[in-house]
Amino acid sequence: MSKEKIQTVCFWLLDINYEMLGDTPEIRLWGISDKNERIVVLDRSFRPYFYAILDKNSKVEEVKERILKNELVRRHIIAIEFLQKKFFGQPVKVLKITCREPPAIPKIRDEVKLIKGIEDVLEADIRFYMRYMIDNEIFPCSWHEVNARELSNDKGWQVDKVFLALSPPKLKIDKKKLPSLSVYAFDIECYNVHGEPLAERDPIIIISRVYNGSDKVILTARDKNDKELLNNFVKDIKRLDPDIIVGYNSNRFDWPYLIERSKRVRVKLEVSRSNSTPAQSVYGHFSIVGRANVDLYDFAEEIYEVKVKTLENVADYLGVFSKDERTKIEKSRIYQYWDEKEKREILLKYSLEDAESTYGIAEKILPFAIQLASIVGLPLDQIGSASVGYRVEWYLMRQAFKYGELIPNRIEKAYETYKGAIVLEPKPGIHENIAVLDFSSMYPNIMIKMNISPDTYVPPGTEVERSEVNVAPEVGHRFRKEPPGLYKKVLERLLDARSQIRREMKNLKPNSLQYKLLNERQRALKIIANATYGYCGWTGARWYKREVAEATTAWGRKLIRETIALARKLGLEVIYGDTDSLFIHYEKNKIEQFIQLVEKELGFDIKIDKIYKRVFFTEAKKRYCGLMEDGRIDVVGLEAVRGDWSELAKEVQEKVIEIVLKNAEPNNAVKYVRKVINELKNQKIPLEKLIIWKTLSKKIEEYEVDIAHVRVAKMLMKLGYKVSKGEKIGYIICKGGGEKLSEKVKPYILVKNYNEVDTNYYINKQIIPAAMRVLKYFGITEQQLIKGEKQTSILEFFGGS
DNA sequence: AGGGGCTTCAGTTCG
DNA sequence: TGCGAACTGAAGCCCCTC
Repeated sequence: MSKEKIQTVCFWLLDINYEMLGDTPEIRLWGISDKNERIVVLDRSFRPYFYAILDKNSKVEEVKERILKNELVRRHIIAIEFLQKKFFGQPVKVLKITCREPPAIPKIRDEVKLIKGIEDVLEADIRFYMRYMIDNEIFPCSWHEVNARELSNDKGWQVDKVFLALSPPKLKIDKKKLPSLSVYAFDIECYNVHGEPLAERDPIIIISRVYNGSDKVILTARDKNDKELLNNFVKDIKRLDPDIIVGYNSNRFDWPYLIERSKRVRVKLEVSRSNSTPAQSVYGHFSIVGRANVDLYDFAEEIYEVKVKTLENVADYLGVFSKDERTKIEKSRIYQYWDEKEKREILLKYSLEDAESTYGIAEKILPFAIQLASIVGLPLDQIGSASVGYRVEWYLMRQAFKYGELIPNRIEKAYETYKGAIVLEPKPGIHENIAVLDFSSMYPNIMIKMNISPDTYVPPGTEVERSEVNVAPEVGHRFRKEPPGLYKKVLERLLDARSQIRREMKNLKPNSLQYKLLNERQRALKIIANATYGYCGWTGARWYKREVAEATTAWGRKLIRETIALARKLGLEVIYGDTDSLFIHYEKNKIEQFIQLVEKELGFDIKIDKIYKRVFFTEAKKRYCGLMEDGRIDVVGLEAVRGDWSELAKEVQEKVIEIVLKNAEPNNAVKYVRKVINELKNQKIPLEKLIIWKTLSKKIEEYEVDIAHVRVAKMLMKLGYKVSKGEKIGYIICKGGGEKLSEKVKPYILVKNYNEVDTNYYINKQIIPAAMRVLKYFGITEQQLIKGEKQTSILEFFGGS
């Protein structure tokens, strides 16, 4: 029974997929209506297509005939349409070939590609639902309006209403408020008596979940039987019907594990809104139809301040769940807590805290993820797992469609290096009252101003009037001034949208919901704009052109050089600079004059980013620290902010920096370092602070040299732990072993006794270098740090001890 | 054999 | 599965001296 009434439905798009309905593809738009109903809008009007570029001399009708002569192709084709398009800015003749069903596209493309008169096929590798969204300008996490007829929900989908679209939905650009979204955060614990849990062998014992913040439940297995647990999990999700499901590392661990367990114990993991099970999809994520399955780990990876990205560390950093308040259980002993009745309560608490942390992280991250998805145009469940390059690319593809530009194929090109930015030699030591000035969005603005783009590039040999092109310094690449290129149009759009939002924000209260929403949006816009330069120099990019990246950095170098020259002209001393920033002695009037001069002479905006009361440079580039007016300290590049130094060394350096910058009393720093060395000798420093973390950045077999963390990884593997590429390995340097450092390492989890620790290593290779990095500029010697407080008599100095 | 000096490998950060 | 510039420690190698 179908209800005939035609209505206008307004909905926020949460998820999209398609299914074949006989030989008709049906697009399904899952969303939330403005009446807060969960709905699905079906569109059966769209068909897949791709383009075939015609050779210069080929005749349209002849090529068409040749295409239709192919039996297989003819059976699948609905229409062939001749069109004029642009490819890299040049007019091209193409055939738009529309087919019946998406799965047939790869076959048809391969056949058509071989036909005489056809140079290449384009846009045949765009997934069907993405094609649909691009062509109809439909955006995830955005509001749309559609004329539709309500259908009966005869497939039993978990929605309030089912609609059939009478025409594609239209984006409602002015409606920005978010619908009320329900969020389900979960975490699983597995029985791990054999070490690393294996889904083929070890049951899931606990699933904890937090729904919309306050609703918390711990589901448990019956001893080691998880069939009922899995059934309860499915029931729980179905009952609550969340819009968004979040986990931490859930795409790599929880979902594959849940899927395998369900298969083993014969439970249907029907957690979607269409009664289907989670399926692995693009970028390795698991898709749950009708909902958004978001793995927060993907976003945590982008928080570079957190070096070891465990759930606890990320929750702690985001202020969601303090590390000190967490229930602590050694991962490898989880099974013991399960088996021993009196300990089980602790494990349940621990597990729920994981779910609570996950929920808390979701609250911090989802607002940004939602804005990113709505700008880039990738569905919410994919945006996190898509790399920076792909995010930029999807945005570009959307824009290219709007401008009638064909989307280039993805072709892996040979890697070529090119020159990057300039970094100035710093003047070592302490400087007082320093302003840091920087160009805002320097590369995007250069690309806009010079119209740098693959489609405006003029290759050598092409004759063009000098007045019609911008010529890059040093490298000589030429770019047409007109018409505006793809990068220019895209970047202008991003930067304009961002300024507009920032203007709107000025009229809002900073703690209002709307303000926060807009703030996340402007952040997302900035990130995409700033990533565009990196994208254009990436050999995997569809719009890769080395000359584009090379010209951009060349103009960047010229700009910063000319800016330095202007500063000197005004008598300002430049202390340091990196890429788009300059450190200059702060003289209010002169700096204001300078900012105006740069704007007038060079046509770029430069602004004061911060003012340091005091700043300290070593002779190394990219390494300094500074004290701001409000007492905060910035540490840049030094050991204290690096993830591959022990916490002990980092703390020492941090403190030394503080003493030196705030009190300018290096002798106090010396006393402090001596104190720490003594504490270490007396085994007073917690072992955790001695752990050194390094990323296993390749497969173990691929390493050419014997190196500490690889050796540790091998030890862990012998103990039954799974160690994979990309993982952080934590180890402690111990006594004994051989001469080489790599022969003295132990996985930190195995170090129980302080007597094992090679304290000399931590003194000589961690504490002292970290402290000396700063202190040597104040005439302090290593000896002063090592020797006890009372001595340094000449006698002892020569006599040795 | 052992140490100095240099290069290479590897990891990490800056902008 | 965004870029190049830059730094640093440890391993590995060559060469010299003994």
